[in-house]
Amino acid sequence: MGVHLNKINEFIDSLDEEVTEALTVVSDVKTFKKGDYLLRDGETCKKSYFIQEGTARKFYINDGKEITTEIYFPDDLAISFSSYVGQHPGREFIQALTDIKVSVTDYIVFAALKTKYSVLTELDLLLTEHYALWLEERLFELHTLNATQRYELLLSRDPQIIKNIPLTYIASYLSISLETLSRIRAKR
Amino acid sequence: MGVHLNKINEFIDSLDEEVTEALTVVSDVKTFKKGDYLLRDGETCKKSYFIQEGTARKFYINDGKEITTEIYFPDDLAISFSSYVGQHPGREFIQALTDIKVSVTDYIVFAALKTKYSVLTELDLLLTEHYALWLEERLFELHTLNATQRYELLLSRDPQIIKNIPLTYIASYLSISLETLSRIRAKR
DNA sequence: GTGTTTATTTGACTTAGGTCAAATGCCTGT
DNA sequence: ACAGGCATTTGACCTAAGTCAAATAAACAC
Repeated sequence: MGVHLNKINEFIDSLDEEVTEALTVVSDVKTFKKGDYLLRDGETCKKSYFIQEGTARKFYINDGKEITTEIYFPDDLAISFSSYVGQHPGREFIQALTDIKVSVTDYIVFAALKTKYSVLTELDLLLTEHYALWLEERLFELHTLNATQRYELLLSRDPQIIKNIPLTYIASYLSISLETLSRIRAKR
Repeated sequence: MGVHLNKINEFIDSLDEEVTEALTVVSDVKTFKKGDYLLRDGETCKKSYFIQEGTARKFYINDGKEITTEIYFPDDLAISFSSYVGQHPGREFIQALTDIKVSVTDYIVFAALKTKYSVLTELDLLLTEHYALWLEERLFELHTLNATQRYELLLSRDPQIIKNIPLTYIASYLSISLETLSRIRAKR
């Protein structure tokens, strides 16, 4: 993961002035209040949100229960992937967990920019690869680690997560019930 | 899924003669015998394998047990994704389940071709998007469906899978123990 | 600050699916 | 056709984690 993120950063640093400038021009900085929805169930994800400040989450509802699938921190890119790449309505919500500041880029505008600067297709590829690697890793961890190990791993990667994020979201993100996670925590 | 696959096929059909020709030139048709390994644990995945005939699987070993993560049919592209994109040693095996015929393309050669024909970067992006969508779907199904539902879903998508693929691999692919899958089958 | 809502913990009980072991069925090579 | 080795089934038992319900604790609004 880390390796690939470095790749992405190096790649962005290597973009020439003109492309960087063009990207800045088409992106708007916006703010959302805690609890606000950036995207709802049934909508098409027409924008990407690059988180500058604050935290957010992505979730879907199954059987009346919210399943949190991703937790965003600064420098993360928040989109509902399937809705975004297919430009069709999706089942995911994106919600601010604190007041947040994001840089917003329109799908269509970015697509146009890719045809003008093909280096942006390479960037898109790197970002998509990064997401696929993240998904693979998540699948691997869910297969091979038990509830306690998944929680410990999350803590070791992101020690500050427990301070800021409500336990329900963390539990759901780890595919653990709230009660089980609470018991795991009681034992440390 | 289907939607995106159509996109990929349309895209490939729209490639111009020169690019298609160049792709053909750099790819070798090879055959493997049932049981042969196309890739092993600890090796770097330096080639992509486009399955033309037969079936194969990808797996890793955890705790001494084989976990099958993908089953390949004709027209599928077999790679160990993380090893391939990072060009570093990986933990996955790819193994022929029958005698197979594949079209083999070298990572480096394809990378070079992408710099020459940037339309191939777009193709790479589409393929990577497709893989990420597939991973998302898999994660979703593992979260929301129980063992029986996962098996029924697999059957409905791929009715011929039970005829050809040993049950152990199917069970592992569905994250079900062999015994539980056998009991599920006994009940229909 | 006080009451009200929301988050977290704790307890008692249930369950889907796993594990271990043995039996049976079914290929494959000679 | 038959022996030996895989593949699948069946049985008995176990366990990690889920569910439901009630008790605290923490956060928030007024």
